[in-house]
Amino acid sequence: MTNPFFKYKESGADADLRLSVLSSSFIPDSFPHRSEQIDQMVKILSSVMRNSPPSNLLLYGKSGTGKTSIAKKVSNLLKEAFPEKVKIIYINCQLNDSTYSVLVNAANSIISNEGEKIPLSGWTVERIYNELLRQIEKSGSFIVLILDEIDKLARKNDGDSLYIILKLTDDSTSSRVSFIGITNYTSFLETLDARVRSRLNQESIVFPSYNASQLRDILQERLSLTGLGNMVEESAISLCAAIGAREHGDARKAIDLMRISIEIGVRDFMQRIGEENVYKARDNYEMNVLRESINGLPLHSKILLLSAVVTQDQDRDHMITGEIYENYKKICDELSVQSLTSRRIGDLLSELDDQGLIITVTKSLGRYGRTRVITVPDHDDMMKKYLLEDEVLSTFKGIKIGKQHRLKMDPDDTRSQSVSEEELNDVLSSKED
DNA sequence: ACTCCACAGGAAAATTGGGGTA
DNA sequence: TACCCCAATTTTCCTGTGGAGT
Repeated sequence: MTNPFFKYKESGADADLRLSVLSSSFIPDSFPHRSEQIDQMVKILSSVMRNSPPSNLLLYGKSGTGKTSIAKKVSNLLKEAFPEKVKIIYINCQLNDSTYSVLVNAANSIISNEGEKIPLSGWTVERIYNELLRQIEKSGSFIVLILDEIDKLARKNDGDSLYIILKLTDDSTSSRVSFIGITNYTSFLETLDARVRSRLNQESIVFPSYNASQLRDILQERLSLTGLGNMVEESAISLCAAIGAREHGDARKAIDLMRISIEIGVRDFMQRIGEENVYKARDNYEMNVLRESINGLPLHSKILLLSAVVTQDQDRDHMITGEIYENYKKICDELSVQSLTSRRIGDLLSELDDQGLIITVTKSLGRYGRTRVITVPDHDDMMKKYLLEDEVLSTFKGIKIGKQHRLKMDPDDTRSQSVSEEELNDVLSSKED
């Protein structure tokens, strides 16, 4: 028999390589519709030429507007121009959301000798701070510290974390440390206290959302880099752009969709990529997002979400905190996992809500107390499937839902517990911002 | 007008677990 | 090894609350 993989080898491997241009980690050389922001950034950072440290800088804009890519690109160019003079440190504050881990990561990226690296726990914050300071002085370079998703850090400890880190500028004797903060939230500054705000907001650059035609330009430019441009129909590009534009002008999403569309097409040996590929890609994309966010959940959040899913399947009228908690405990029993307290579960429910995995609406049920009414968005059982992929949850067989509460209401009653579609849409649209 | 449910969510204490020091 | 320091997580304790029922 002829090797069935050969046809994939011919058509696929090469395309995969070229598609890396469409991956989210790829940083292109040019950024259409962003020359203004780049110029501004270059101007501010160029002060190192005059041996004076750049002002601190804050980049605003929704996700997929190019903040991170451009910050990385411009700072790399700076380093390229002044390799001896400049050190760039990039830290994602979503992954490193404490004073401690930011300082450790910053220090460790300056320390070149493996053996001298600071352990990920154990030291006092003060000690790391001083060590970082020492390393900065020792290096003699300008340090540009990029804090991506800086809002995640600001929420910690009343903003003390950020205050301590920003103090590096003052405490380094030659004051050679500058910060570039990146955030999705325009109102971010208002949430900070004055001492942090004035330090951070010396300069700011706004990254407006892209519109559909700008997204089309971006897609076309990227496609030309892949060399696959002539394969993709104009209408497919427009559709990707339109979907990205609807999603607050998100270039990342538009580019991801383009990539997945092509991947799907290549896999099916299609010569042309059309709109139908994009629609498939969109479904695929959304399922992947769901799967990844579920995979990344801590164990108890997974069990809690499973409890919500199972409860909704069997007993739509009792989707309130107390009921979900009772069923959560049953599942914990079945899985031989020690359950958490209801207080903690309350916080986990809020987190799941923030991540969009469930929708909660705080409601007062009068005599029956004040609680959150919970809805699991419909994903055709995909949520349950992804949850059961977890090693611990995979042994889950099912639980009997017992009615704990006396909340059953008249189904005609508009005050019934289950959230109507209309209410759901209200909540969803109000959360979009 | 008043009561009282079933929580929400703030504050602080307790626990856990990594690492340092003697 | 025993003991200390620290951050993160979780529990304990608590006060607050919207509105159906009385």
